[in-house]
Amino acid sequence: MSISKKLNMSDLKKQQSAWFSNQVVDWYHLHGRKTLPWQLAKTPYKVWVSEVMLQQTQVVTVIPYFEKFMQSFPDIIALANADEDQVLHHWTGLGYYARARNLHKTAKIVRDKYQGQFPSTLEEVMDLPGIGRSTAGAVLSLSLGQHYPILDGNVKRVLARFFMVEGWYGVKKVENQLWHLSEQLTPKNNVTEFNQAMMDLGASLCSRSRFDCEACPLNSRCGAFNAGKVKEFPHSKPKKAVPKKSCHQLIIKHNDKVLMEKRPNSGIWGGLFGFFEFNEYSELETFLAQQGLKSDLNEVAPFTHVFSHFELTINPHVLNIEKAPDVVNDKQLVWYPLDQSIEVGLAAPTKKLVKQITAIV
DNA sequence: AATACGGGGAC
DNA sequence: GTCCCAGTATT
Repeated sequence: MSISKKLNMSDLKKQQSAWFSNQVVDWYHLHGRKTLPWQLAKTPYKVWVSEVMLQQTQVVTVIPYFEKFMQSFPDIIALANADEDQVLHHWTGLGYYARARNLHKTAKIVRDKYQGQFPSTLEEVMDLPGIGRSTAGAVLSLSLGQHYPILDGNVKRVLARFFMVEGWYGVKKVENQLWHLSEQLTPKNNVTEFNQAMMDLGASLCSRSRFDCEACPLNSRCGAFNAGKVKEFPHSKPKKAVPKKSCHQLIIKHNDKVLMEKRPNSGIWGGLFGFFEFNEYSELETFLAQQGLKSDLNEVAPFTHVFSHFELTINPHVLNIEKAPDVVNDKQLVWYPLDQSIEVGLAAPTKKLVKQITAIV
């Protein structure tokens, strides 16, 4: 009895799985996206860059960044040979800047260790900086048709709704359940179409708030839909208070240039150029005294920049100086022209301040 | 397992 | 204002 029951269960699972993937693949041929910039003349390089940009950033935001990135770095060798600052420049405004530094690192590894050919086994790909299981699966399945599951935010949402998965998927146990489901459902045939379709479904018909279950190819067997609980899945992240921080930034200005320093790779805005930053105003004053600079400052209105994990109020202070120290050969310091004519990475608030200073002048 | 890491868009 | 998006690395 137990054996036949197991077989039945297994058959049932297979049947359900086949139904699911067929529905999804059929839907892809009718409604899936096939002409995104990284889907035309598809290569592992393009798919990889797009996947990394798409980690935590939505398609519409990514498209212009991707286009410009491909113009400047048409292949992985061009990317590997570029300066890190130039790569970060192309990331300005995208956020999560470690992604750009890891992208550059990986390009150099592929150039030096793999003769410029993107590796094609899951282990090798996952071993590259900035690539985890989902991104590795996406690159290998979307560009080479290899049979690997993916699990990004879109796939998580579709699966959490269809199977009414309880719990927030930031919890390891929940994420493991979702991975297991993705493994079970990913078909051996048409894996490229299936994975692309799952992401498209999650981004369109099965989006967080603007879902359209009537048009969904999975609605007849979707748990959340049939229970009238689509809004409740996936369960949302538990709330917690956002810490508030503040800092003072010193903008040293000489004619039409401002002095910036390269920030350390660890921490916020790693590897980007920015103004001198201090936790306390007294530290800024000490710095001015040490440098023999006058404390004849022009104040700029403070403003708050919001992150997902804290709020930062920036108090900018402008110091106009007449004689500029020469920092041409200093890798950590740069006189940044207000016309933004050099290619280094800037954080969004830094860019905003540059524009503001330019307008005042 | 928990935390760090951006920025923007939808509502 | 609140929520959360095509995740990964570090601790």
